[in-house]
Amino acid sequence: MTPGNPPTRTTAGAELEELLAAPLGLRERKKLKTRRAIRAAAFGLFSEQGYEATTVDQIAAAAEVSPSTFFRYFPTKEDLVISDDYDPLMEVSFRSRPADEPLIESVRQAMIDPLRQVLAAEREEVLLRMQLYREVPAIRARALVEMQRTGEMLCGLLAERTGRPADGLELRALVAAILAASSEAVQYWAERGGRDELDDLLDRAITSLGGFGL
Amino acid sequence: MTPGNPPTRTTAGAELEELLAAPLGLRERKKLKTRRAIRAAAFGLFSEQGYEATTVDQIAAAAEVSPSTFFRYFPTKEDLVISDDYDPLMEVSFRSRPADEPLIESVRQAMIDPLRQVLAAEREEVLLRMQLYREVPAIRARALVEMQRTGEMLCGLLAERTGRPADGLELRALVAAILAASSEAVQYWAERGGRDELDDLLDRAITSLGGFGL
DNA sequence: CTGGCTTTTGAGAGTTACTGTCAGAAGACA
DNA sequence: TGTCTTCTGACAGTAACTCTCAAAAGCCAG
Repeated sequence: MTPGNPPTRTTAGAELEELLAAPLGLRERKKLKTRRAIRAAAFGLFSEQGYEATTVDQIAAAAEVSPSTFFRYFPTKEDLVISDDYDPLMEVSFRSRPADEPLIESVRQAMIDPLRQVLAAEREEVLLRMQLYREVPAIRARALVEMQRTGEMLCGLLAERTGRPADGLELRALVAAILAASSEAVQYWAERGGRDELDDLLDRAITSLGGFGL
Repeated sequence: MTPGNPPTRTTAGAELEELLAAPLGLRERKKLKTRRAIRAAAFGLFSEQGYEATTVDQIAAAAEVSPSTFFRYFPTKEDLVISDDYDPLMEVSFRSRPADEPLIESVRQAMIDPLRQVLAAEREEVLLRMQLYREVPAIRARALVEMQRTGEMLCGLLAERTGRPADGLELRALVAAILAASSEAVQYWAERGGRDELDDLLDRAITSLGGFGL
């Protein structure tokens, strides 16, 4: 599909390419630019008129590309908001933890680590995305499905480390629960405008699983 | 924006009407019949050709109503699969639990109670729905959003009983986690063809939250 | 720097899930 | 039976995709 140039990479959600500043061909650079142009145009329109009131045609026009091109870069309008490469970062982070660390600590770090990175770089955008998540059902729906995918990956990682079966009920339930609780923490954080320390919120959320208050 | 159903009854997922066998007028009986006809036609087509390959027009034709009428009964194609009145049943069940029962036990029972009812009455349909849930992203997405709504309700109930704030992080995280774990249990059950005891699976799923295996 | 090769783009036509409107059919009720 | 309300179907419209195809543009010899 993409055998042409020397350093071809995944075209999917790869925006950290620019950081590498590798000798990308003109073509690749242009694609990156187009991708960013579309995203920028879209978020601009979203905050002006709202997500649902903004049509793909409008976005395409604002980004000065054709509607067809829009769909080549983002398979759906939702992907515009959803797509990120959090999962691979999380995997890397998890694998980098010492094998004898308490499992929950590894997971917690694996989640918070890339989160901190992303937050440092694009805090405002994250807040905006979370706002869309809160307000737009379609976005929420897609994000939740993505979270399930993340869950499957996490199950794989934990299975590897604990030796338990990745599709065993216990592991699946545990992972789903942690993700759900963490997601609440992030949401809570965003709802309050990002004023709290995400670290603490995550801690509180995860801790509350154990103690049932009874 | 159609969560409200002010004066008239919920037209959404109200199928237990028939159980009441109340002296419904001809009109109401007809509506019920139409509703069931559409659902039946739809599920028939779904299992023949799959969900996505089945168009609303086909369903309408098979049910012998106009497409307009279809959308009057089900606001979206997904609602056909999703809509149920599990939440109110759950609420009733929870409120019927003794106030001094351990909280987690009340929640567990509140979840499993209506589940058993539904399962006894329409086990096959539940399995079919779960299959769609597994296979069709759009369905999964919608179901997850509904689960969040359920979560909000549960938060309200728990807040009432414990005196904690319903929108506090701890409560929200806990509820989200329990629901996520339970959902995994139900999925697991469905994946294995409903051969296991759902009770046991739910127990295992919820229990696994506490023990982290560490 | 030129010409052939590959990838990207835009144009256009088609499908499907919806939404809104309106006139006519059909229960409800006096 | 006649009026009043609700339900239904036909129709027109929108928006998110999907597919196809030819032209444009980056790429890579020679």
